[in-house]
Amino acid sequence: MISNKCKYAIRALVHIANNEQDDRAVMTSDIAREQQIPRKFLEIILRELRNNRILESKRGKDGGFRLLRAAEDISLTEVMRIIDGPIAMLPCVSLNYYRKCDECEEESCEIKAVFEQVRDRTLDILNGQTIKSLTLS
Amino acid sequence: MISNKCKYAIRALVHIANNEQDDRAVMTSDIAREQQIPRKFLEIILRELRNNRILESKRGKDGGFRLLRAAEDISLTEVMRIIDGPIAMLPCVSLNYYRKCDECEEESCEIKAVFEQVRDRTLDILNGQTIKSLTLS
DNA sequence: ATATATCCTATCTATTTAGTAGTATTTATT
DNA sequence: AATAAATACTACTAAATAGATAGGATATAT
Repeated sequence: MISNKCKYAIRALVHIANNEQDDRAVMTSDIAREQQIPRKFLEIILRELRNNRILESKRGKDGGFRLLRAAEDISLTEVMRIIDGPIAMLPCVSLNYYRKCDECEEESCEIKAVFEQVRDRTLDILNGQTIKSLTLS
Repeated sequence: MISNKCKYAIRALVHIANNEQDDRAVMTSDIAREQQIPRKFLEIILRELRNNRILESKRGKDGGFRLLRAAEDISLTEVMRIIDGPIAMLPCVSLNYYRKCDECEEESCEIKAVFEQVRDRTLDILNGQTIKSLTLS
């Protein structure tokens, strides 16, 4: 399962992509209201996305958030990894958060082989998805 | 991520499948030692698998656990759902543990559509795997 | 009777999840 | 310069989950 936080992050980014016009930033409070996300929690999420170079922010009056890159250049996997960490179902098959099994010999591990397949088919789908592909237009 | 508990469950079942001979039951302590799983924790797991009709148990001397069905009739998904619950990445796309989203219209939800694909490709792989297919032989 | 296995109830600690509260800082406008 | 309005930051909290452990009850082969 992906976390609620991650679902919020995706919805917030899609909302920003749908509402960026001219170069006006989108405010946390607008996203919170329209997407029904707790405002203070959303603040934390947006800041985290900014720290990871998905968003840029502007403080003070008329402040808010904008995508740092084009929506088609932000993949779903990138967002999911920032917010939730590994996508794989086992640490020993994770590409970005690999950790060794202590109990099994990995070369001959049948369980590992299965979850490598799951990882590959999952990434086939998720890598192809971007914030752009999730917008209305 | 699947839990450690679930990985233990799978390894324990594969161990039982590999070590069932004649009609001798396999003891918790043997599995615990050979698979390096904490014994008391493993007891809970095996009992849970028994309560869900994956295993049968025999108490007392010469007691232990046996598969209730043939190893090729126990799918990986069945075990995973018993121990960890849903396999899908979102409650609203889970086949066995469905829960409605409260914030989005499901018919038009782009996020849901993506994670339905992930679910289908994941189940394509996991439904094809059984305790038998994970054994040595 | 006894040794040995599962069964059951209760408990525990650490981590993660999902937030909330309050203050500091920055910026546009007047 | 003052003010209003936005993000930035620090700290805290409650509930759930993960990953176990402890101890006694019960069943069974010998």
